[in-house]
Amino acid sequence: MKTAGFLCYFRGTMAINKTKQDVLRDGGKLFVPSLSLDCVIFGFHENQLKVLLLKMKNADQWALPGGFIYKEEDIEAAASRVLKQRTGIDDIFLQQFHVFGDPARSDKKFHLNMMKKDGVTVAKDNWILKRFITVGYYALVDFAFALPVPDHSSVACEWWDLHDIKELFMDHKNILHKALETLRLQLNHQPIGYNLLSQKFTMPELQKLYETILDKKLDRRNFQRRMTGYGILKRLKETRKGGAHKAPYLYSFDLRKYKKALAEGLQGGW
Amino acid sequence: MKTAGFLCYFRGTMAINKTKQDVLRDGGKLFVPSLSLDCVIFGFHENQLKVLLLKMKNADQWALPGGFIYKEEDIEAAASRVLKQRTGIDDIFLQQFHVFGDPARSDKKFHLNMMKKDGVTVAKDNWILKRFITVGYYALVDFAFALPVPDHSSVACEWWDLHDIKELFMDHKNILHKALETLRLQLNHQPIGYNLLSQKFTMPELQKLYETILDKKLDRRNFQRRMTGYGILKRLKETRKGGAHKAPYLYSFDLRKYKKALAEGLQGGW
DNA sequence: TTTTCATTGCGTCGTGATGACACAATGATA
DNA sequence: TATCATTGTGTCATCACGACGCAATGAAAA
Repeated sequence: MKTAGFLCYFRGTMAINKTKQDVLRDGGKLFVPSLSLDCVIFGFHENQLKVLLLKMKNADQWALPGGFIYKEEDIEAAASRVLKQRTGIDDIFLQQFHVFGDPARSDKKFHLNMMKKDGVTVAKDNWILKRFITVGYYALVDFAFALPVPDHSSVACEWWDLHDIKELFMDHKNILHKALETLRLQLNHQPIGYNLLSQKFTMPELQKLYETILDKKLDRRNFQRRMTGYGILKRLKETRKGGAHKAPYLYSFDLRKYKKALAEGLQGGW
Repeated sequence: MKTAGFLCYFRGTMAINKTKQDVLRDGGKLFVPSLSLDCVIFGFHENQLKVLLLKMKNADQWALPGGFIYKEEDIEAAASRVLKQRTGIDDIFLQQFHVFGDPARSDKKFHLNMMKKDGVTVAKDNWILKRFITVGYYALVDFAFALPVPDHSSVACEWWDLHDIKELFMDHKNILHKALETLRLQLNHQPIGYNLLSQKFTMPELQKLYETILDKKLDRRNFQRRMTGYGILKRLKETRKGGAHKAPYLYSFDLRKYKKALAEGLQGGW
């Protein structure tokens, strides 16, 4: 699964038949200048919330998958493209959540150092050395269907348990934190799970998902009452056999009602 | 209050002693390219929600106040700067809410037409003619303290009643709509009013604010119970005399508790 | 001065959502 | 066959909220 491993400053946007030098030279013509996007891709596996990270080449650091926006490309489309490239998944839940525009967030020295290690030289005014403002997106994907693929700047693309992530490239830890905060707030307004779980799932599995996102234990019985109360679940006649104990019922989402709830929001407030 | 009225493509960022030509020539060096910000500035007056709009020169159109980001400027600071320039108010509630990145949102022909009317010519690759991605901010300000000032691209800066706004420049109507939608959602999580009302206010005034934002009538007695329940209000011993009927008590916010509620959120959900 | 009356302050009632907890049913494992 | 953690369902008290009643207020009208 490992690729040739180009430089991190390509951020996954290099066209297949181009060389590093080509992209460094042409990037300024291809992309919207000074603007990037970063994706916090959440998955759920073995009752743990996971985030997809890239191990950067020539540096012992992990980073969020990101990319640049082509000059005539919609930014939503650009985010979708990055996700498709990293996970192979097409039609996924994707949400813009914040813009990070601190001028100090860019790290010119880091890039210069990386290029030096790679034996690449660029002009002093090269586009990659400019300050970058980045748009944060978070995505919810089905862990089972995702095929993590490193980009040309990285040597690995792996799922990380949220609790194990200590430090990330630049301000990516901060971006991740903000994404999680937004996700937690979204739980109150929008149904979640369709994009993170398999088609069929048990109530304990769904509950674990909520508990992991919220980092909080929930009462099993109250959770069931609340979820079924939303009216977006269909209880199947099958049960999940194979567990060590009583076999729980399988559920699936009523997609029509689920999408209606997504559009209209769950509980009102005012 | 009306100023000389330069072109709209300066978006309020032109330095005072520079000519139009100067900024058009230097903008590419001064600002982060292809990126702008637009502010939806809400005020509250005579029981109506107002939005600050600019009437553009050489066009019978109104637009949101906006601006560009200096190359080494934080985007939050840039938004604050724009607000300070348009309203004279310093320390205001300001919140980023969305990035608008549709490549079709920019209107090259419009700018060319405007410049033609103004007798200004620029190179075909001038920075102002590029595609622009804009970051939306909304602000809540005390109507009484705001002194609307047009920027160099506009001939007027006025408060508009939300209901009277029909069409706006480019996609600004859409931006306004999204801002209002966000504000309505925020009502459920955050206290509001400190930035929109005077220091002292009556409960009916606060209720009117909520009703206007939500575009919905609320029960007077239930509203009072709910608001006092938040514990962020201080009831003063004064009443507002002069009304045609029973004088209502005056309230003010307990700023310490108000800010605590801002930071922690109001009702929990999960 | 007295009366009028819209507005204000405070309270009640019923409903539904929520948190805490009880108990029987299930089904793989011992 | 017995065990026992887990699951399905229900109960109860509490609380938030919407709908509404009623007396107090105080400027305007009589």
